Amino acid sequence: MPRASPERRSPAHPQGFVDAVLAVVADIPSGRVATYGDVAALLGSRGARAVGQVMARYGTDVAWWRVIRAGGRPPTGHAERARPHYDREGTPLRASTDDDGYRIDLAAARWRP
DNA sequence: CATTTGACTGCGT
DNA sequence: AACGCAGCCAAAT
Repeated sequence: MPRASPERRSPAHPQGFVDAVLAVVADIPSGRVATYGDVAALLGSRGARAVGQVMARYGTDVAWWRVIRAGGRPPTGHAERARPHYDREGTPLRASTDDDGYRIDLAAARWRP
């Protein structure tokens, strides 16, 4: 066989990375969240940033607020827009003195497929 | 085809 | 705790 080991990447979807990301996001239940890294991992990738890139460009039609940062903080530059969604979905939040004003309780809200 | 970009992450200082 | 830095990945230019 050609290559003897580099199974670092497992592109489940050769060119459908975008669709794959959107599909995963669509699977996150209301009131729950997943980190960018989580979404990437579900696709067999470690590209948390790549996921963020997809969300920025194609995430407008999905529940983008359910994809957050590893620290339990909402998407950069979207804390204010995301908040009402969490409130409406009953997502576990925690008070914070950060600029975002709040922080998601990742331990309680993290979605696990 | 090479470089840049970014809604990221973890570790060190 | 705040800040910087290097590593990573796919899409866009």
